[in-house]
Amino acid sequence: MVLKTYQLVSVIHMEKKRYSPITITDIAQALKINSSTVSRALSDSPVVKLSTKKIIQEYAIKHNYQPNFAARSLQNKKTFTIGILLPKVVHEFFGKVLLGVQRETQKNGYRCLVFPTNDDLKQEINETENLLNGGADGIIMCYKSDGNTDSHIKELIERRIPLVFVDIAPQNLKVSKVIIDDMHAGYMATKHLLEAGAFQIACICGPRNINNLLRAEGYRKAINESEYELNSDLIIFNENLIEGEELGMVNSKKLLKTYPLLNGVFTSTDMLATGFIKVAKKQNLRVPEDIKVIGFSNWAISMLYEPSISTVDQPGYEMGQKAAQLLFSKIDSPTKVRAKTVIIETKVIQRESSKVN
Amino acid sequence: MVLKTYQLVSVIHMEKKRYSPITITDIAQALKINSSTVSRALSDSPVVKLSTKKIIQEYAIKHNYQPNFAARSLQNKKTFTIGILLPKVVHEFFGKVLLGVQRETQKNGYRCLVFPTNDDLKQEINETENLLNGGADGIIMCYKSDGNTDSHIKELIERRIPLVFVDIAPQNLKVSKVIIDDMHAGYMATKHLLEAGAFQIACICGPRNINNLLRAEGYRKAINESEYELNSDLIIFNENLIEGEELGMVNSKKLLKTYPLLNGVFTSTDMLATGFIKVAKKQNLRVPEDIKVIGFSNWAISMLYEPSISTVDQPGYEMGQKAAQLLFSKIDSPTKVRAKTVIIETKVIQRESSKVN
DNA sequence: AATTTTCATACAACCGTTTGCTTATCTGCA
DNA sequence: TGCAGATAAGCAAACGGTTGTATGAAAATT
Repeated sequence: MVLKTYQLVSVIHMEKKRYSPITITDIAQALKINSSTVSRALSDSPVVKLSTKKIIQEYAIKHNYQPNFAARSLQNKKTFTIGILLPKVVHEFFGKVLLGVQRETQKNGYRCLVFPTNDDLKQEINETENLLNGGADGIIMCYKSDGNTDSHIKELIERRIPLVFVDIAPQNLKVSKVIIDDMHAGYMATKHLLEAGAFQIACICGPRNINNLLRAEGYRKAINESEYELNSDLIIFNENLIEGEELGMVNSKKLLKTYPLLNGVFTSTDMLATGFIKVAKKQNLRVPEDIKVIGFSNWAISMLYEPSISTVDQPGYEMGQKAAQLLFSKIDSPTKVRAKTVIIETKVIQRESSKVN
Repeated sequence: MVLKTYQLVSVIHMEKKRYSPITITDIAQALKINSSTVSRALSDSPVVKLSTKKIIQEYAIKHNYQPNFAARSLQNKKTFTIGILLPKVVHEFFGKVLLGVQRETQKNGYRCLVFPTNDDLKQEINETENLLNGGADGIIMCYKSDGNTDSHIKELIERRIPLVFVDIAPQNLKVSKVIIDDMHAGYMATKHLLEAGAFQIACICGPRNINNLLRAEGYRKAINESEYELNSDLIIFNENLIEGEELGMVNSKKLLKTYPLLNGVFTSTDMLATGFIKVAKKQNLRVPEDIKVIGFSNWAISMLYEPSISTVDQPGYEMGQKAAQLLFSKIDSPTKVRAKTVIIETKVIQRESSKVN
């Protein structure tokens, strides 16, 4: 019994020992100065006498004063926090977007909440919504609306919550977005293959989403502008593409069987390019001598693969950075900035897989 | 002049239109009920009569009430936010750690702030410190102390801020951590090569950090236990290894020149393995027939490469998840949980690069 | 010397929620 | 009928920081 009491006391003692940060009120009491003066001194207000300001600031530094985040948020109605929603984080492109956003965010004295949703946006947006209600000053999203989520996004817009889309954006809503010109990128990639000497060129894409459809459209345009004829059978979409997966390879195999004279391939991802090259090699086709390949996104693997793979650089970092800049311009003057679209330049990166023979 | 005034009015009007979320006070006024009762009703307290509770809850739902994050934080001294500091986010392993942490965090009703620091921890920790002062309830870190940062970490510990390390942790401090057994993993990888028939085995590592030193130690142990003799010249560290970089390849080339009979290589990353295989191929060595290779981490590239590369799976997601669980147990009972080390199992994944001839 | 102006600081309300305590109402029991 | 006890709601302070206004003292003006 005695022991138990002793233990209890001990626990209480430990609890009390928990670190409690110094507050403005603490400083005020210690220095016998009103807290309002302390507050103004710490924000370097000109109305506080220089000498007292110094005393206060020195005391604050000495005792490692840090303003309380919550109190500040409550008063200023600003959280100095933004949220970023993206389908994946273990992903070179989205990872770069995240990094770009975070860096820019930090530069502006804000913090960055991540919400990877693995494409299960609907549920995610619900959870997120709560958090964003006074939990963040703005949102960056890497999402297309899929019908289900449209109303959620509309609600965010109606509430005038600063919102910027990256990479993918709902098409039927007026929103700010930072995107690339997928069609132009597809066009340039295909043109690159044509210039490298390929003339029977296939286009292997992931699922039939906006981005891929546009990239394929660019392919179409490039072929149509060339002296060769467009064959729509050479455009293949792989729905339900799973990472490192076989579907693209199966379809690649079929393609090579049907079109043995194929000498160029544009794929909508670098992953698809590696899969295609694997298949081609197994059929004793040499890349780039027999068949030239260009991927998309400039992932690390495209550089490391054998042969190294030509690709279209999709500057995720820059896109994230720009998106954050756009967001902050909205946060700073919420009524002035209208929906704005920023298009980030892509460029073809030539590597071994599309070398001229 | 008249126009200007008009514009100003217009701007003010728009400002006022800004969405302002409904508060407990609003509900209280509308329903002519005291705000304390509203608060209790919304937290489903038993002291509020069922009928009034219903009225309040229905009104709240109808008007889409969401509690103010800052106010709650201020009152409860809890932010329901944790921070994660990691060297990179565009990184398969750290990305997985982040994902694991975030998922677990979300499950617990918390939010997750990211701070990628690109190994510039010192500056980062300063910025972060401010944010964490009432800005988060706990921290997860993927960092070793480097001498400079030791005092910062010590300070966090002294302040009793719940803290868990992942993957890398300061060695001389009592901290909670979730790690793998690097030595055992290196031991298993080397043993795998021995079992596959290799007997002159090299060990190519990244920089001389704890993890790599331990992996090399595991290699040593495996060789020593075997019937073959250990040759320390076969252990190579590559300081200042940059992603997708040449240093590893240069050293690999040297190694193959000095030891042409080499028939096995254990590398401390999958990246180093791809580099080594590239070099080996150029010297007309076949993998795995002439030389067997095993990497480390199980990155996507190890599966996609040609040949696919055997590796040691480093379960980042699981590590992140476990770290978050540990952190929450600390947050929930800050005085009870002592420094705890959790070791996550790794396992060898056999692929083409170490196939038995 | 009397008054105004300037300057520095203090006071107090507020942001939105929570919570201990008080008050008011109603039920049951003597 | 009177009073203890239970029940329900209200009051007010608190969390920490900010900011409009008031107050006091010193400096400048007439």
